[in-house]
Amino acid sequence: MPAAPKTTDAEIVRAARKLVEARGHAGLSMNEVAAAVGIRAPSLYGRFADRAALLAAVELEVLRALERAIARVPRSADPAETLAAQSRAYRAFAKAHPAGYVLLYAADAARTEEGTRARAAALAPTMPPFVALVGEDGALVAARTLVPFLHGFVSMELSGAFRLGGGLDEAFEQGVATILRGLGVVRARRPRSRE
Amino acid sequence: MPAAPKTTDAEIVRAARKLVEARGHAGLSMNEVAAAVGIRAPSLYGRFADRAALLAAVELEVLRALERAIARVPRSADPAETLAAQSRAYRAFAKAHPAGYVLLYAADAARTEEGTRARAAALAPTMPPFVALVGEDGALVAARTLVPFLHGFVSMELSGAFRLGGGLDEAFEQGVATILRGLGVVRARRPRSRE
DNA sequence: GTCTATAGCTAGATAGAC
DNA sequence: GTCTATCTAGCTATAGAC
Repeated sequence: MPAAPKTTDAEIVRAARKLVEARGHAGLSMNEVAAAVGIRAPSLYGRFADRAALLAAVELEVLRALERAIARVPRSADPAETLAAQSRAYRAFAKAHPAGYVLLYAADAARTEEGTRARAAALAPTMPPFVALVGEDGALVAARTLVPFLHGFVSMELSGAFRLGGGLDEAFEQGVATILRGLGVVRARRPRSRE
Repeated sequence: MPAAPKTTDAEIVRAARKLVEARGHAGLSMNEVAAAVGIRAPSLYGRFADRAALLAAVELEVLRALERAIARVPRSADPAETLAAQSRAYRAFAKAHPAGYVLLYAADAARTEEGTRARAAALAPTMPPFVALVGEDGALVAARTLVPFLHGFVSMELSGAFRLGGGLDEAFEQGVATILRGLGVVRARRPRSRE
């Protein structure tokens, strides 16, 4: 009779995510993860191929949490206001889970097919308001502008790179507003002329 | 008579930067740096307090290189075009020195006074065109929008997070243009009314 | 300023028993 | 599925001689 399981994969990933949040993804050790769920490190290798596989699983869980956070945002009648609210939710998530957020964009992050799907799913709720604001044709450009801004802003914020006099909240709001304004101009001046 | 120097601080930093570029800042080891300049690891501690101090010196050198890359951009008569050109130079620098660029925004990066100064100096050449475009009052908002976009875009690009159909070059140009457009609206609609 | 030697630690991963 | 035991490897940093 084989040994009975002392834990589950889900519990391991949950513990690993907690450790990533506490020490950063570079500081995640198999030993600590094992200890956190009451087993020994070698036992982890029966469930996850190696450390990278475990980190990939953590990344997926973070992406799903981000997806929920954005999907939770109530939609306003004004698509620009919806996008602003979703932007705030994005920033709030990054600040609530800084190390997990950093993991999403780590250079050595796993680039699995499932991860790519989860990435797309996380931002999927922003597409309808983008389309409502600038049309099908403009939605891609719009997303390609706002999302990098959001990522850049929160990254700078998390790394302490901002040395701004004013408040960061206000800077964030003004940045989002500036971009939405820039997008609105496209709609106003070029209603449907693609050439 | 004390032992003669086999190398210089500058050469050590240069070698360390090269290693950072090759393996990422997390992979920088004192042993390898020492070997690269023909000495032994313990000798490094006579010149740099510890690994963090050496990394901070590398960070400074990267910032100075970024400063040169942006300062080199010729100014156009149109401030918006100047900003677009500076934006391209920023992105080109990040792509040419990806690991060094990542180091600039690493969560555990040194936050020294000298680093803060170097950070400000690197982006200083963008201020005149910002002022020319949106005035003294609007320049800060403008910088707070464009710079995060630039950082976010290149970060996503470097980490492979983009899963875009179209070309990244075009996406970048459109993003910059969208933001500059958004800023232009501010000037057009509120020429000088601050309240 | 550089060296040898080494302390002291931590890590990821595997073998083989149960 | 989990265990003990262990391998292999790397690292930062210090002590003390020259």
